[in-house]
Amino acid sequence: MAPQTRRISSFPEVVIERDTESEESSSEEEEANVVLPEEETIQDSNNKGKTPITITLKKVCKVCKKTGHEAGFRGATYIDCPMKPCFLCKMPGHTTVTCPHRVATEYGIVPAPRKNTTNSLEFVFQRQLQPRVPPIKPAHVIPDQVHCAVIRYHSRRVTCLEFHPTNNNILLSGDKKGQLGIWDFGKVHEKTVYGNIHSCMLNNMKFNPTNDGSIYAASSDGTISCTDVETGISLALMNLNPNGWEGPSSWRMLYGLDVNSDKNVVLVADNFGYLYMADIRSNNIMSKPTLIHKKGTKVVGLNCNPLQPDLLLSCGNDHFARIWDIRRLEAGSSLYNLEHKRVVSSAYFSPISGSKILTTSLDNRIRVWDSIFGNLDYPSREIVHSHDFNRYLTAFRAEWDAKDSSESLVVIGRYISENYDGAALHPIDFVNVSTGQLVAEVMDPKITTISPVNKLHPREDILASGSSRSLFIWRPKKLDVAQPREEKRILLCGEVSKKRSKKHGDNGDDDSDNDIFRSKDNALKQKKLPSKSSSYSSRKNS
DNA sequence: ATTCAATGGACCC
DNA sequence: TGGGTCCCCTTGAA
Repeated sequence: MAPQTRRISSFPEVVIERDTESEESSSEEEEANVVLPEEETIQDSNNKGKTPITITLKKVCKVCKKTGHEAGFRGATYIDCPMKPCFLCKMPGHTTVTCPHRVATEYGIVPAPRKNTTNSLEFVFQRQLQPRVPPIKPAHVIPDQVHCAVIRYHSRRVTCLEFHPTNNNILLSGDKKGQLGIWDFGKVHEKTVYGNIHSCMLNNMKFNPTNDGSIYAASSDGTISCTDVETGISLALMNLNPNGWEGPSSWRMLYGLDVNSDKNVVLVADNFGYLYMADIRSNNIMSKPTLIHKKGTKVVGLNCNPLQPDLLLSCGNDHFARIWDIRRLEAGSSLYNLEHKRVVSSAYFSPISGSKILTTSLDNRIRVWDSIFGNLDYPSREIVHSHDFNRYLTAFRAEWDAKDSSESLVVIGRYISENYDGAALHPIDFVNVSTGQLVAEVMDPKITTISPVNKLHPREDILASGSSRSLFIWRPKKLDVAQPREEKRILLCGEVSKKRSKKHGDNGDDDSDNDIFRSKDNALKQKKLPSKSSSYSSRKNS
């Protein structure tokens, strides 16, 4: 015993890396080495024969494996690896923390034709010339009254959302497992889950324009379903894998889906680049599939023009969004090809006039084409925005606000987190795509997960979000009519408690115990947070 | 508290 | 064109 402990000091240390006079110097955190003493285990009587080892390690960055710095969370703030290009805008020479796009989101606006995204040196020098970026990013808006309803009934992550076309309180949700959820968020606890419609990922869905009681869905199981929302009775409109599983090279998955209301045709696209059409009334597949994207690549989005439904917008993994006239459809017959630097995860015509185009790409840019009648060679604007995570999460998609007559308001979830009073939160951003300005950020201190799936209500000031397996409905408690609608369309956020209480629904409950409709009582909220959050958890646990 | 795995695209050859 | 490998802020279960 005693000899052993004494031996520790005299025993030669096994040192990894260098630096032997570590003893006292290790207290300084800045650049000092991290010392991992093994003394406790060594002194343990069980390990009599073991030689005492002191391992001295230098800080090693987990990203670049170099020493002298460390990437990762420090508290709620993520420190980037300085050896890598900016995680947000992808340009070298700075990190996310100092990225000009993070300081002022409008900075991301690049008018076409692009200038300063092509040359990184020029980019860096431009920062020197323009060192004082005006701090126009709005402060977090914390209204005194908010609503946020939460429900969790999906067993896998949410992949898509759709509001009911006539019933204002119904939200439909699809998940990675293929389940279709129907939530009457007006009654909060009212929900239905249909689990046997699809066998895997439900990628996109759209209501039948001629019958708002039924919805079409495209799934990775290779089928289009048409489901009666009331009864859950579903029929398959198309099955691309009639012979079942014959290996990954032949298994076809359906991703993009839209309905041409003029022709009563459902359009879907698969993971091999092909477009299919099915007649709604006869349930027949029309014609043969057409290759609309690079062969073998996934077509993730389809969108029919609201005014001219024969105009089709598609996007996919071949880095293009493409415009088609479905009356003259054949491989290579696209009217325009909108080039992107990486995968295009969504592309939409503007909801009212149909003359703008909005795309989301994994190069961390939202792109806008102001007029389909103008020059489509370059986007009118590129807005830098963090949404490039492609693993484990549903792809982010910027979605129009159909209520905005100027067709400039867009919602999109944010991947990168913000240190918000000690909590790393992932806001949902409202962006004015005409100016690039970040109009609003929605977040709640108790929602610590990322919300990649977002949809704005077609008629009301309601935002629906899908975050992991949970669904959220956000709405302002009251609209300030005196304010111009463009200025503050949406009121947001919850209050922040420094002591982070539990996340929503992470205690394994499902359904009603998890449903939270909060801030009904403003007094409760304004007064003291602890009582509020405790009432929160007590409700959960009861 | 820590570990693990599911999983998709880029890039290399 | 295809297989192998790598990969910065995940999420939730073990």
